Formats: sequence, structure tokens, C-alpha cells
Amino acid sequence: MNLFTDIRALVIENLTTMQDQGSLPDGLDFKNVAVEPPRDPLHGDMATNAAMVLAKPAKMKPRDIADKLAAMLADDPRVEVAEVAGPGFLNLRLATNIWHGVIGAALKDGADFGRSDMGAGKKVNVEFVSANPTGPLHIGHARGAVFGDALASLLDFAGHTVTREYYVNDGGAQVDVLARSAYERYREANGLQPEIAKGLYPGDYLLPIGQALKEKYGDSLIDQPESVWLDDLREFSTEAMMGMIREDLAALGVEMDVFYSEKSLYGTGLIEKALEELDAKGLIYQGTLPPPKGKPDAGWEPRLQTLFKSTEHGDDVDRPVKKSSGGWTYFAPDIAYHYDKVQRGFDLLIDVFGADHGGYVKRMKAAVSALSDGKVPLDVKLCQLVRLFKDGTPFKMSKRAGNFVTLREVVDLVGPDVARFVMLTRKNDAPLDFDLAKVLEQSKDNPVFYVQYASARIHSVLRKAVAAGIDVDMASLAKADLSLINHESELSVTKKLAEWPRLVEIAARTNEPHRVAFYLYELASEFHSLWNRGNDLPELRLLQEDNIDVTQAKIAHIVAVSIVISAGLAIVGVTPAEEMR
RNA sequence: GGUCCCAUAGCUCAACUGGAUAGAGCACCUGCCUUCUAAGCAGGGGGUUUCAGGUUCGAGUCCUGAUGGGAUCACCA
Repeated sequence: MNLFTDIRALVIENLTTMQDQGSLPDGLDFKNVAVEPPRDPLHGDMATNAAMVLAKPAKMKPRDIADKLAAMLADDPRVEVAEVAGPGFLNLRLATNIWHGVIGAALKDGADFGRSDMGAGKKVNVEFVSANPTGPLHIGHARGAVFGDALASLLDFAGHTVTREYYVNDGGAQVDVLARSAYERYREANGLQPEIAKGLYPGDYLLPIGQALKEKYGDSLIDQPESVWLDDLREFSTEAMMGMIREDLAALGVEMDVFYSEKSLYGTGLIEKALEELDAKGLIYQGTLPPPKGKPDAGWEPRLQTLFKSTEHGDDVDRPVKKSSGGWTYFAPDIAYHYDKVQRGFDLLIDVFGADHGGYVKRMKAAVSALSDGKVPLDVKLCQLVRLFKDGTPFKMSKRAGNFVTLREVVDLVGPDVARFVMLTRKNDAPLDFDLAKVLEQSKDNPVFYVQYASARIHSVLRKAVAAGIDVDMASLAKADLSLINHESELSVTKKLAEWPRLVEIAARTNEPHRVAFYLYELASEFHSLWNRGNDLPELRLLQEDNIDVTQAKIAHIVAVSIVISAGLAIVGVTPAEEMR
């Protein structure tokens, strides 16, 4: 149930009736009619802009439309008061039993409360992380991982069919470099001095690989030319790296549905096929690119290349798909990969990139647009970088990777729940400061704690209630007399609960899972506020030992809160706390 | 120089894809523990939403330009 869409439907219904009665002209577009919670609670529970939006096309005064509409809305039993305010807003105050219905719905639907069919089962592919298989994941990847995973969960909750996918860049030059780096560690394992030349990967995470290679090959590869061992070592170390990456992701609680190998695109004709597809649309040609504008042209020389006319689909310049040496550029298999996604029948593609790949967005969108004839949208979400701190000072060193902090280190330090929640305390396109000390702090400036504390308090009450012999099982709570929930402070919490289904849809429509984390903070705040009002007003305390009925109603109420917190945390990927330690 | 992202309270950030008097937290003041966890709550001060124009009933939000910060910039992935 989504109260806001229900009431919006009511508004539209009445507008249509007005048209039938001739008090509103026909042929109006109601698409911009919105029903929203007003910023200021004094304005009521909901507000609609219908009169203002329609005034101009209807050639009427907003006031006239609003007055009429208000009178009609007030006839509905759900609406207690409808009044015109400001320039033509229509403020609605809903009957109290509407809110009781929200509590009832939450209890009945449980974890599914707020689930939406907005997505109508559309197939969505969320590609995220997609880090090169040349080393462990770092903290920046962690953000992309959490963002992508939470977005996938969110879209699922909003009625989409979601595939979580990781594109493995195992086909380019960087995996050769990995193989060479591993070879040096292999030599080292055999008692030789490794020569980590410039350009090789220096991180000591390759030490175990060297050891494993020794166990596999003994000393048979020592002093052999690269041509002998390169293929084998590339295969071996890429697999080892992917194993490590999977473990890193698992530590964060991220599970991919598909690992899609770049290498698997070669030799299958898929790249050729994708480019033929573009060629058939007249988007492939031999040509030379103009020199970069304004940039000092140090070694610029014109080159004849195979180009994709990405400018036809919104890019700034056309992009090479083939090197002059004849091999594919990185872009070519990526085109094929996205072509494959389109072929697999996805209705929507989402790519989660680090902000340093921002320059890649336009050409990727151009490719998808061209390959799907504009039918499959690609939304690219960029995650800004993460800056690590400890007690306010920058935190840098890593034992294993040399110059970056690994995802694993952070997860080991703060735990997956904290790591995940913190990653969503900023919009994806805002930089994120991650303070390893502050995120573990148990105080209200730490949103992770604050939300968990609300959950823990609810469970604490449940334990006390059980100890007092009160039935708190769902069957008993379902029978509770919710009309006993009528204090302003209580209804304030309930109204926040009523926003949950709406928030899910907004967050899913904008592909912004951080909204869930912010909502949870607000809900927790409402709950803490109610809790503390019990200090002044004993009748607001949740356990009323002399009145079982009231107590059960109040417990039913906060269990509804707990249900929404759990549902929200499930999207974020965090386990709700039952007690704080 | 081109492109993309960003600019909101002293600080860190929200703001419902255009709504009413722009909201939280930190910090600063003032209150609240014989109480289901005070790890919290209530209240107060604090703003020309970087600047200049434009679009309209209405702009932090959309458009143009400027300024400042970040990312990126031909056969690297």
C-alpha cells in the first residue's frame, strides 16, 4: 500500500468528476498533479498542487479549482479536512484510522511492506565493481560494491528483476603485466631475487601466488622465456586474483549473479558481430581524429583508424575501436559486452563506475543507444572517491598492497554492516570521508549506531514485555486495538512509516539507494523522540503494566517500526541489531 | 583548452527530478535520568543556497554565462 498514490488516485478521480460536471474543461493532462507530504507538518498530512498545475491549461483561477476540489475531497471518509492555502495548495488532513491502517499493513506484510510493483518485472542489469583482476579491491571499490549491491536490492524491492554483474577485464594488457609480476614472485619463491621492474605490480599480495606457482611448477619455469609461461601464468594468476576478489566481496556481503569475462568475448565472433551491427547502421568508418582541442599537442600525429561514429549518439568525438596495430581497443570488447547485455533482453542497463571513469560515460551511452536503437536506456552512476581517516587524520598505509587501503582491511576493522551503511551516508556523486574511528563511535553523530540503537531499543522492549508475560507474537499483535494509538507523538512516527512505500519508489526511480539510509535515520529519529517523550508523559511509555490492551497496541506500533527498519536495512545490506554491546 | 561532476548554516551534508517560512548532525547556549538503555530527548541562536542574468503562478532544483574545486582528455585498460 502506498497512501500517497491512493490519495492521488482520489484526487484524479474527483478532477475527472469535475470535468463530467462541466466545472473543469476536458482534455487536461493530469501528469503533473502531485500528492506529497508537505514540508511543514502544520500544513497537514498531504498536499496537492492540482489547482496550480491545472489553472493555466484550464484557464481558471487556482483558487476556484481548489475550492471545488476541496469540497469534493472532504466528502471522502479518508479525508478529515481539506483546505486551500497559500497560492492554491490544497492541504489534506487524513482521518486517524488511516494511520492505524498503515500500522496494520506493516504488521501484515512484514518484510514486504513497502514492496512496489513499479518496476513491473522489468529486467535490469546492474554492473558494478568490475575491478581489474590484478589485485585486491580497495576502499573505492568498496563504495561501488555497496552502492551497486544496495541499488540492486532496491530495484528488486521496487518490482524489477535484477541481475548483479561483474565485468572481468581479463583480456587486456594488464593481465599480462599481472602474469609477469607473478613470475617474479615465483622466482622469489624459488630463492631468487625478484626483479619488480617499473610497471609491474609490486604488492606483496602476489607472494602467495608465487608460492603456489612453485608448488605447481617446481623450478621448471626458471630462466624460461616468457613465451613458455605467459599464457599459463596469466590464467593461473587471474583466477587467483578473482578468487581473492570474490572473497573480498563476500566479506562485504556482496554476491554477484554473473561474472562476465572480457576474454570470453574474443574468438567467439561477438566483437565482430557487435561492430557489424554498428557498421550496418553506418556508424563505423576509417578515419583520422582531430587533435584534442586546446590541449598542448606534444606528440600528436594524425592516424588512420577504425572509428565508431559515437557523435551520432551524443558523444563529443568519434572513438577508435581498433588500434593501428590491428588489435581491438579496450572500447571494442566493451561495446560487444554491452551489446550482449542488450541481446540478453534487459530493459534497463546500469553501470556503476568510479568517478575517474567519467570520461567514458558518453561513448558507452552512445554505444548502447546505437546498438539498441535507443530502446534500452543506460544509466551510468559515478561514485566519487572515498577518503579514509582515522580520528580526523588521513589514513593511508596498507600492509599488503603498498599504496592503497584494501577493502578487506576496512571490513576487518569495522565490520561489513558499518562499512556498508557508511558508504550510503553520502550521495553517490559526493565525495565521502570515511573515518575508521568515528564510524565505530556509539553516539548519535554516527548514523549507523543511531539506526541500530532504535532497533535495539525496540527489541529491548519486546524482551521486557515477554518477561512481563505479555503476548507479543504476531498473531496477538495483529489483534491489537490500534485505535489506542492516537497521541500526536505516536502518529508522527506512524506518518513516517507511511512514507516508506513512497520513498522506495522515489529512490528506485532515481537510482539513489542513499535515500534509504537517510530515511532510516529520520525514522530512527522519530522513534527516539517518541521514546523520550515517555520521560515527561508516562502514558507514552510503551509498557503499561496495568493495561495489557494499550501495551499490546503500543508494541504492535513499534514492531511496525522495527519491520520498516529491517526492510530498509535489508536493502542497505545490514543486519538489524537486537541489542547494543 | 574540451567534456563530466560539484558549490547550500562556522564545519560535514540533506532537500521528494519545479512547490509554501531551505532542513538534519557537529560545534555553541538552555533544560530533561526515583524512567522500558540519558549510547538519548526537547528548545535556542546561526542562510542573499558562489555570482550575474533567463524561463513561470513559483527556482537550491531547469536554461545561459562567469568564478572556484575535483575527475578525465587519440592506437591504457
